[in-house]
Amino acid sequence: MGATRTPRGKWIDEGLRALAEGGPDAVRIEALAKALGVTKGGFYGYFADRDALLEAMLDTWERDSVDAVLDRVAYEGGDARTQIVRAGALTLSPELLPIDLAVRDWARRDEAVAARLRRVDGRRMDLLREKIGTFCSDPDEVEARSLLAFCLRIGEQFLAVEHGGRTREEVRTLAADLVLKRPPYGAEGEC
Amino acid sequence: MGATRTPRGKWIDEGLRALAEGGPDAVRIEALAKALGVTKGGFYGYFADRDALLEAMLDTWERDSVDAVLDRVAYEGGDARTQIVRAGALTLSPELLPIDLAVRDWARRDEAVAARLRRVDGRRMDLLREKIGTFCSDPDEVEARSLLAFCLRIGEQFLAVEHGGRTREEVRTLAADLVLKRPPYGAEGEC
DNA sequence: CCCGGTTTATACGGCAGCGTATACATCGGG
DNA sequence: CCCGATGTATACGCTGCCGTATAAACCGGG
Repeated sequence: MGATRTPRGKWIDEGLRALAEGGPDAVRIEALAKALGVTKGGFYGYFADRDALLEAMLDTWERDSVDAVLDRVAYEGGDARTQIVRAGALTLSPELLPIDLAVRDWARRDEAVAARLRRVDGRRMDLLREKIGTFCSDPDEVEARSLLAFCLRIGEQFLAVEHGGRTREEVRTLAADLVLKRPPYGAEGEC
Repeated sequence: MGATRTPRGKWIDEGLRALAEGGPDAVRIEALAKALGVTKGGFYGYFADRDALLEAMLDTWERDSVDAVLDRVAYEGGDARTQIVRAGALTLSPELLPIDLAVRDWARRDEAVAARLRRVDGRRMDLLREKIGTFCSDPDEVEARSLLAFCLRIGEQFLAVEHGGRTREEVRTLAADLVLKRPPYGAEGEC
């Protein structure tokens, strides 16, 4: 057998890096090759074309950012709020976050990507519903709080907002408390 | 004077349409020309180059989606929650929404666009702080609720989530109530 | 009705990326 | 140690786009 100098996985990793940095249009085979210190000569042995690489990148991303995260959260345990916060931190880790954001934007323009994101987000949302359901009984409110929690973590990434003396993390923590702890509907006693 | 068959504004409008549909990389001069039923011949009479068009597009967007919206909200009046909801509806109108989302993604990769988005989002956030401040006195909580309200409206656009029997709008309304309704004097009594 | 400025069509050279073809390098097994 | 499979370099044609140059078409005012 010959030597595998640049295995398939390297192309995928470098592709995800380019996707995170510049969006799907930045995933250019010749640019990846240059970044890998190689020419594109070997690329077409692993992938039929550029689209096949994009597909493989999404497969890898889905495994890393959902399967691995949900497994680990379930394994580590903790109370409902702890697991929610931990899932958020793992999903939006420094390496995974920019890929996630790039995929979200991409999904707005590509139905196949959108379908995949629906599967991914659906599983994340199910975790939120389950955990929030442990301390909130009204199904409508569970749904609303789950949406709020998800929107808070994703939306803040797309906002260009400053908070005076406070840091974003401080404000996010305050907001998360509103969503996950204090019942704004105190009198109705729904929570 | 000669005839203005394709005035400057047409290039900008078509550019914004392309931006909304395919992101900044999709704003290609020759493609815009074809969409306008014209060649690029006249383009360089209005703009030095592609970057000058992008700049002009952002100017137009900022005027339409902030100045015009804030003026109209102030003019039409109503109570705090009405004005918040109305500002959201005007800002995220069918024509403006996709541009807004495209700019947000663009800003992640271009510091000049990010600076502009900071200006834009800052003014929107100021409206939220002011209106929420009319029924919520704790400054930390005003900030947290403002962030939640903003994140809800932007974040939901990037989420691929379904809600069982409910529509997104129903769930969003429930969530908005959690964020904007003043909790009665309950245990924490912060509002 | 013709003139002059404005707008547009067309053609050009340049660059970057895709996918293919072909020859070379490299390594493990017989 | 040589063979063959695997991976790589290089070169090619093609397409799409940029920005420039030049000439033609257009229209309103004199």
